[in-house]
Amino acid sequence: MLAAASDSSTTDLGGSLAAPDVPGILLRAGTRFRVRRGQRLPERHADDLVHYFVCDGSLYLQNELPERRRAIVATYYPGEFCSMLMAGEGDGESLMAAEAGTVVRVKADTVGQLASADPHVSARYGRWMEVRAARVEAHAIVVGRLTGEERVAAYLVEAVQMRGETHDKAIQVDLPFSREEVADYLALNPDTLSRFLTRMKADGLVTFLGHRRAVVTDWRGLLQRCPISDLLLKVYQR
Amino acid sequence: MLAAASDSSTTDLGGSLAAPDVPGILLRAGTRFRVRRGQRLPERHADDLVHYFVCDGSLYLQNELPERRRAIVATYYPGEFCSMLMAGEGDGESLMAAEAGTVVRVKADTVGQLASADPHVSARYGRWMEVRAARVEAHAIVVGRLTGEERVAAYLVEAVQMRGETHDKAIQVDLPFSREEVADYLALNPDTLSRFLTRMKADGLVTFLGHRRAVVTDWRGLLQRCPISDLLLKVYQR
DNA sequence: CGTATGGTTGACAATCCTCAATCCGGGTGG
DNA sequence: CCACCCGGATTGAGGATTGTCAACCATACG
Repeated sequence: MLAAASDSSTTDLGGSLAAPDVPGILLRAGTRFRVRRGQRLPERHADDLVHYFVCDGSLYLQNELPERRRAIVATYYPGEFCSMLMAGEGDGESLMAAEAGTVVRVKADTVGQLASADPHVSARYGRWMEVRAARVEAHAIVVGRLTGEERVAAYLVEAVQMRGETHDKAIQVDLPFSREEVADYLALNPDTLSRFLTRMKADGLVTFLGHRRAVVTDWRGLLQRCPISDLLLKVYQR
Repeated sequence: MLAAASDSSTTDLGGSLAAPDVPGILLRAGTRFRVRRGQRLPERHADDLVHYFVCDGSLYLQNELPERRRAIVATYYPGEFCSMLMAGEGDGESLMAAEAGTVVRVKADTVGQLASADPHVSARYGRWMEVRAARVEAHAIVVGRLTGEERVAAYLVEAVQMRGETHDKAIQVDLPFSREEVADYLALNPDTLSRFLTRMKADGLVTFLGHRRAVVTDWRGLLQRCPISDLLLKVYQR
């Protein structure tokens, strides 16, 4: 989203006019490497706090609580930047790869220096933090105030927005998450999630090709099942 | 939090060394006025998108859903900056005054111009967005993965951190929220919240002086009832 | 001191979770 | 190419937690 166009309804901090290649600047300052599914991305590399830029695949931020509870707080898609800002591994937080992909690791200090040297970088960084905050706010609404089925619909809306491909009248999405991960993202348990999915299959909203490839057969209906779909469409954009 | 010291464990974007009076710069660029309890702060003033700086009292960001559901997503305390970043009033979002106080309204464009002109402002803005994102992440964990009683403990921890006053061995807090607001903040309903509060009173953790003044009589015990108290202590700091 | 708003409490209903059994898909080896 | 196997996914029965609605109580105001 560092790479995305700015939304006209918000402040752009003056940085988006004739902006240089901000992501490129950051990427050249880091090291690229591959990650595999389930890999943990440490918050430090050789004593330095690091940030990660997603090139390919997707990452998520999780928080492990006592009694085998886990919260997945946010998902990061290609073009987006992620880091554990204030919480650390000591608080049970960790950044995980949801699937195989490539990321660029950049030292947090380097990002800070680039930002203070270049107002474009700084503006983009602030802007991305805004998007990130807005997404987590939406996510808090999802897990806090939506019913189980509404949450599942919300997840599918997000997934379609970020990864959907239109194949003649239907939309296909490769879900980056296993059922257990989706459940922890939606603050449901996997069994309950499964029940809602079968109900939605029966209602003709969605089908599956295998376990991870969803086929949305009624996009309109899906949007109607989620009370905050408008908000989600705003904050989740490629 | 624009006014707060930076946390050594995170990036400071190079802006906090010998920083000028960033809040002052922003405050002088806006207009100060009083708000009363329950007042709605519009996202625009004379067609311009605006941000609000909290001088006194507290604000909250709410999202109204169908069927009388409401989510309170974040609370903003004195010294903090708030705005509806990506969502708007059209999405059911609004910024509300939790209690009487004073705020400064600044045009979003002005903030953007100040930020692009002054790297200190920009850095502080980015930094505050980080804090804000981290708080909402913690809040998503609270409403998503904690039990009812754990959520109530989490709220009291936050309130004590931001507004607690130590009065010989006990900590007193003026809660900015009514029971209904606390409930919507914690994604509980008011009746259930009340039950947990009476249970915690019975357990000797907290007492009340009237409806809004809480007296925490067992701080240690309170922290133990909330699985993410360490995280909350980090992200909620005056 | 009386009234109104908001808070508390009880009985019951709905939702979601737990645990166990079963099923299926994706991989491996024959 | 097919049979097998393993891990993840689904399903069912029952229990726990939280929500709903109505009555009652207390606090904050006038």
